[in-house]
Amino acid sequence: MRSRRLDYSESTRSALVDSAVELFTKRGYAGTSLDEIAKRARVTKGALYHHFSGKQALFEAAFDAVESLVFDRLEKIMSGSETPWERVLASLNAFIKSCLDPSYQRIAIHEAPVVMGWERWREAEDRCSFGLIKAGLQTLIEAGEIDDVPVEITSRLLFGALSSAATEIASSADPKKVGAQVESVMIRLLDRIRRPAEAEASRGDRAS
Amino acid sequence: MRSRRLDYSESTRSALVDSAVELFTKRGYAGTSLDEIAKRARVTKGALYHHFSGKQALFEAAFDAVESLVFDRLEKIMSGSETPWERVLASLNAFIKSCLDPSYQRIAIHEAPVVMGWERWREAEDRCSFGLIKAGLQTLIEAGEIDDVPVEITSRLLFGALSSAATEIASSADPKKVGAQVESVMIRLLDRIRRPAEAEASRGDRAS
DNA sequence: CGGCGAACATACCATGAGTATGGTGGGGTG
DNA sequence: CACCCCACCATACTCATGGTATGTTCGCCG
Repeated sequence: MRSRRLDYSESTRSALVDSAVELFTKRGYAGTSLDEIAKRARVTKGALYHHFSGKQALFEAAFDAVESLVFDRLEKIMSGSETPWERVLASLNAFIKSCLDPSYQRIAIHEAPVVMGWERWREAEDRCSFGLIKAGLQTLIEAGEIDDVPVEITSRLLFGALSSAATEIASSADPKKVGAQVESVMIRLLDRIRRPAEAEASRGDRAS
Repeated sequence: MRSRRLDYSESTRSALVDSAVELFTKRGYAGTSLDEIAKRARVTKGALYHHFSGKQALFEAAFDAVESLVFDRLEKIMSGSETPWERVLASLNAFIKSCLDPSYQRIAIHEAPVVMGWERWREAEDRCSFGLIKAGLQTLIEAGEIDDVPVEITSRLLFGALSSAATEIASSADPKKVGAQVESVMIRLLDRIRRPAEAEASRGDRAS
């Protein structure tokens, strides 16, 4: 029998995280006070410091929240049953869409490296969206779809490119259009490092 | 006749900027107090607030300082007399080298978007290193060296990829080696979108 | 040479992160 | 069923730091 107290506790905790995600997204880490976060969650700083060791810890909880959303979406796609090439294309599309979420942008992409420190951020990303990109690239290489590029470096380049482009997309006047452009350029780039000689098995999807 | 007072003033101002660059690089923007910066420049906060309107303004001065170093270096290369393709390759190499500078990394690449706000950072970058990358790409397209990709988006992707990779390089155990890998992958990517049919004029530089 | 104002120094205030301590009710124990 | 304990949270502080207001010096100009 789950305790009633635990329900309450869990509820206030998630309320704090939700509040943090919202305010960090709107005003950034430095521009948001703990009192504001607590007030929005209808508690006081005492409750906050009971659940989290400090502002950084709360930020990391908010980071985990927005990151897990993207991760779940991408993981579902990556474990799909299509060909590796299709899976990667679908993931690319999904990742670009995810980057349009203001919370993911500001918290996970922009502020996290600064607030958490680059080292911690890198470790976290290795287990999340970056890890999936790397895995996707690895799959493509193993399937012989693309050239045998260094996985670690190349996925780092891809991730950086996409993250950077994401901001461009989100802050543009016409996100849909710019998003499509980015996807187009990325596909062209990927298609370029694709091995034309091998990979006869997946020839069917070369529409253009 | 230049006034003696102006010399003094200029000297303390640059001392403050130097101090800011050093401390922001080591401990980051949030982790550095104005008293520290002033103390290191052997003045007090009063002098600091006489020259700069606040902490952000001082950061932007530090940003300009580290950015202009990179800009000057790249601009010299870009205005060289080799072929467009060679110029871009040389710039690529120089940019990767520049990214190894801890100050440029932390101040210009990582913290600037957060501290100055992404909008301001973007404007500043348009006039600096990013602007040069865009110009270089534009040159290549106009020279018919590579495909006619959307300049704005593609250079954004390239810049993001390189910035991201820069951190990876700098924090790796063997920066030289990883840097060479990045350069190699980038060249491969660029070479892939290179137009093999046209651009007969610059065929001579295809040594490899 | 008098004093004006730029170039600083000093003293102060306000905000917000973190801490120390007090209180309350759910739930386990005898 | 009574009791009390502790998780859970509130209140009241401290302290560091960005920013401000005011005082002080000294190079230059009339």
